[in-house]
Amino acid sequence: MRKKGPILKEEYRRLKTAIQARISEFESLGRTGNKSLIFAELCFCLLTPQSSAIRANKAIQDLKEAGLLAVGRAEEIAPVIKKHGVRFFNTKAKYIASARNFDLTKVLEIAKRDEREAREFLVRSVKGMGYKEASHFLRNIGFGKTLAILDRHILKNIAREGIMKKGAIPKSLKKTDYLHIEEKLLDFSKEKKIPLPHLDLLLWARETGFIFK
DNA sequence: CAATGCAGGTAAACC
DNA sequence: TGGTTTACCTGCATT
Repeated sequence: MRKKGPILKEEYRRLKTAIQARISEFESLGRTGNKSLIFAELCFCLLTPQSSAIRANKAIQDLKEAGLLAVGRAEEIAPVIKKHGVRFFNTKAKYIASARNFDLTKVLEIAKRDEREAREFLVRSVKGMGYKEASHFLRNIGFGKTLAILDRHILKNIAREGIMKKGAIPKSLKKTDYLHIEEKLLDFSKEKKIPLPHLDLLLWARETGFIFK
């Protein structure tokens, strides 16, 4: 039994400084334009589905240190990420190897003028990226002011905050579902005067107990 | 100790 | 063609 309404704003006031600091890190990562770091962020997002974000992050660090992130074959990457408990390691190792062919420069250019178009480009071009992870990636490199990251935690909170009824949220989201729910969440963020990227970190922290990425 | 829940979903097969 | 189901896959915490 969690109270709702005013409590959200209270939580936001309490965490706002930390959230803002995190967003600033995302933005500076994007501004550096450092392809190696940005590619690592893309790979992090490829590892997170149904897996622990902390473990995915450690797995990426390990791959970097082993010199496998930029050049390793899928068969070499798989055991490393498996060691960290990342699920679907064979599939995801292939996604990473395949993602090296993706044009990061181009997506950065597109994102600067239209982040929604950049997301479409990612979903179309990067195997393993759907709307959720494409939005996640863009947010993590400083974009995504109007892009929702609709994962299980956020969807749960969308119901909890009364933004949508629980029954109106499908188990798995089609494109039209995603865009519709995203619009609802965007309306809510405007109404509460909490920027969408902040709202995401806030709701995610509410479920997991910490601010991450 | 066995059963269940949870971890920032997506692609491909199926009918 | 489009909606639904299944494969990917394991370790750790809680009940």
